[in-house]
Amino acid sequence: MHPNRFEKPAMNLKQLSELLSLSQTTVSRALNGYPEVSEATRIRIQAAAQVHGYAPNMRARSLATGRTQAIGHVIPVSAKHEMVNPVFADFVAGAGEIYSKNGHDMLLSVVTDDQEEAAYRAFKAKRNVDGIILHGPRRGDPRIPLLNQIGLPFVVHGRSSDSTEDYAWVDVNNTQAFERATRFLLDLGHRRIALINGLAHMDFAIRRQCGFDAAHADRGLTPDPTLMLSGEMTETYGFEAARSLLARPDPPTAFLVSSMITTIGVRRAAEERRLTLGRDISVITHDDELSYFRNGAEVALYTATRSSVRQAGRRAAEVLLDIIRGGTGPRQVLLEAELTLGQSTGPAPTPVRGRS
Amino acid sequence: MHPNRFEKPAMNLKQLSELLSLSQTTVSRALNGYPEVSEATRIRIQAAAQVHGYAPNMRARSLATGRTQAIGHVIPVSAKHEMVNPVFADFVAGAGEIYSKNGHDMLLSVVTDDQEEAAYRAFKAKRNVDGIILHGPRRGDPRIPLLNQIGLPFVVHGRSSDSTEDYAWVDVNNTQAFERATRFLLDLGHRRIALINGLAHMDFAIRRQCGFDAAHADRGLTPDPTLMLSGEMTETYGFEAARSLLARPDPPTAFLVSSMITTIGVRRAAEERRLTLGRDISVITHDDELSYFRNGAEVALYTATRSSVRQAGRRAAEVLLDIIRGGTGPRQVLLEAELTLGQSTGPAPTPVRGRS
DNA sequence: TTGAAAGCGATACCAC
DNA sequence: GTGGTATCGCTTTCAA
Repeated sequence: MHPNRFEKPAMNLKQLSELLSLSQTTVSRALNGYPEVSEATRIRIQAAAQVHGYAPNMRARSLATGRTQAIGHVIPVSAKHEMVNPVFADFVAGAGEIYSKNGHDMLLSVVTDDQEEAAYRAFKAKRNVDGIILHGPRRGDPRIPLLNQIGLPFVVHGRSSDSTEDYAWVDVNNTQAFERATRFLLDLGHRRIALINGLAHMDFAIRRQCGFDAAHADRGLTPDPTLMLSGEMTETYGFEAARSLLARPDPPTAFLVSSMITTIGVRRAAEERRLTLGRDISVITHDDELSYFRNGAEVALYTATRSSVRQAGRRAAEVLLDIIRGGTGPRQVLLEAELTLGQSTGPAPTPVRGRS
Repeated sequence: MHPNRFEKPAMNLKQLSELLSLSQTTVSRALNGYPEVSEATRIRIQAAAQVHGYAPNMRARSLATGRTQAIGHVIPVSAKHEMVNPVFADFVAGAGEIYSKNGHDMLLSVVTDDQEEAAYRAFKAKRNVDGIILHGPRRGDPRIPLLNQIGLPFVVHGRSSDSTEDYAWVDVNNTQAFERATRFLLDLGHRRIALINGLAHMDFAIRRQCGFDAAHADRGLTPDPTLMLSGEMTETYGFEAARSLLARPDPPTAFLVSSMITTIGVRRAAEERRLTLGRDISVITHDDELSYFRNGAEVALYTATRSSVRQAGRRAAEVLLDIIRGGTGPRQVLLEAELTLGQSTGPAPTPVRGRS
């Protein structure tokens, strides 16, 4: 049994007001910064609140005001792999910062993807959030019209290609980032670049693919479709994808990978073939926290996640709070991806064969 | 402006009861499964609730009952590095599963470590959670007596060495896991094993250190203290730690690393020296999702995180809900770490020098 | 500038 | 079995 389970409950407005021989009204007004209370009583009240550790009961307040002062995040986990997208942690951390600053709570709802719709409806019906952040949008994502219909303010982390809906979003420029990364590899002389991407219906994967294609088109090249793979971004997937590609008679000379976790698997597959990164093979990864260069910049790291995802979280939270307050700020925010690439000073890579 | 901001609000108990020409009392009772309502009216009421999409307003309910049906998680982010511990995502996912099943909400509070105490007090004062999960316990963690004093039920994810408090916890057996991993490397013939560990005051790091020491002691060996490093588990840290160790005249022949992210840096340092993993050097990492073997098991992966952290999250949530309900289940749970190690069939490694 | 009183939307006690 | 009503702790008119 917990030792202090039945500790005296925290003080409430009535008790505080009686203590001060004032009405609840006055105390409430003083604490909420209403102008019509005299400065003298205000500081007296604030001091008393401080001393007795008074804080308003949020449930009661939100019942009275109709606002909940809380934002909901629905975190979808793949029913198959029980996988949590690792960017959530950083995004949520960024958003959480903003919520804290503005006195909002963050509600997380972890659901398998088949129960997501129910989760949104529940948020609405139970009335415990003022707004929602939508994670992991897909092509023509049905959740967007659903949320518009439900009538709960929301902001999408990412966008949804092919959607005709009007909605607020915060996204990083995936297309441009992957276009630049691809161009960098092309400049190094690579002609067989593998793209290991997220699931094909995920919007971010679609946009990264676009950038990949655009860079090739820009050079009058057509990427080999058999070098472009999509899957759930696990280490295992990266290992198996890279392994099969490296086993081909015409293996790629470079990899562009959509996730740091997956990159670990790709590297492992390269190691298995005794390929030395930066000499025999180049790997560029998304979602990393630092950049480094080796051998005249043959290996570069595309830096995006940790800080920029966090930044996206902050911006999304700001946009949502503004919407809830009926503000007039921007509703669509495109963040440039942080991108650090080395100069192509090294010699052009030569295709290598795996040496079994 | 959001198109549906002023959508009609969801139905409430009063409306539903009027619709059915019944009292609010009866409707409430029927929906909450009280026995004294006739089966006929119960199904009529349930059907109506279903049709009209009625769900109780949680704020009102919790005001009336005194229970909030919500659990708070305080996520500390390092003020210095703005780092989110990557295990949170998986832990929170596991806990979230259990909360959903039990109709509880999860409240996340993201705070820099200097504001943690305030966050706990706020949870108590604002009365918006029934209980708390404490993350990232340290040696003699002051938050544990604080929470006991505050009087909010809580469960610690991990333990706190040197704490004399009585508290509930769910932990994985870090000591045993690292003892076994170390013994595995010793069996392979390694005598200079580096330990790259988390910050020295973190409880998990202390226990892993113990296991490392115990395995050595078991063989009558004493680990070289200069091979044991502690720091915040970033990739950069792993890179720099491994780099400096490999630059020594007597470099380690194996690494035992406390985090997958950090391992990426260690591998990078090994690559820089043109060391081939599993041939020139062995690396065992914590926090990974799969195990693999190379060259007669010289490289093994210590599998722990993704699934076992998630499992810890589930268990912790169960323990906490039980405490809140005044149940009599276990209050301390020690989970065995999932651990897969290869047999040491390969030849004993020979110490290598970094070249260049 | 301050206070009394009416909600907000549920639960739960007490009659019938 | 069913219904009236006080209650939870706050905000917010409306009066004074």
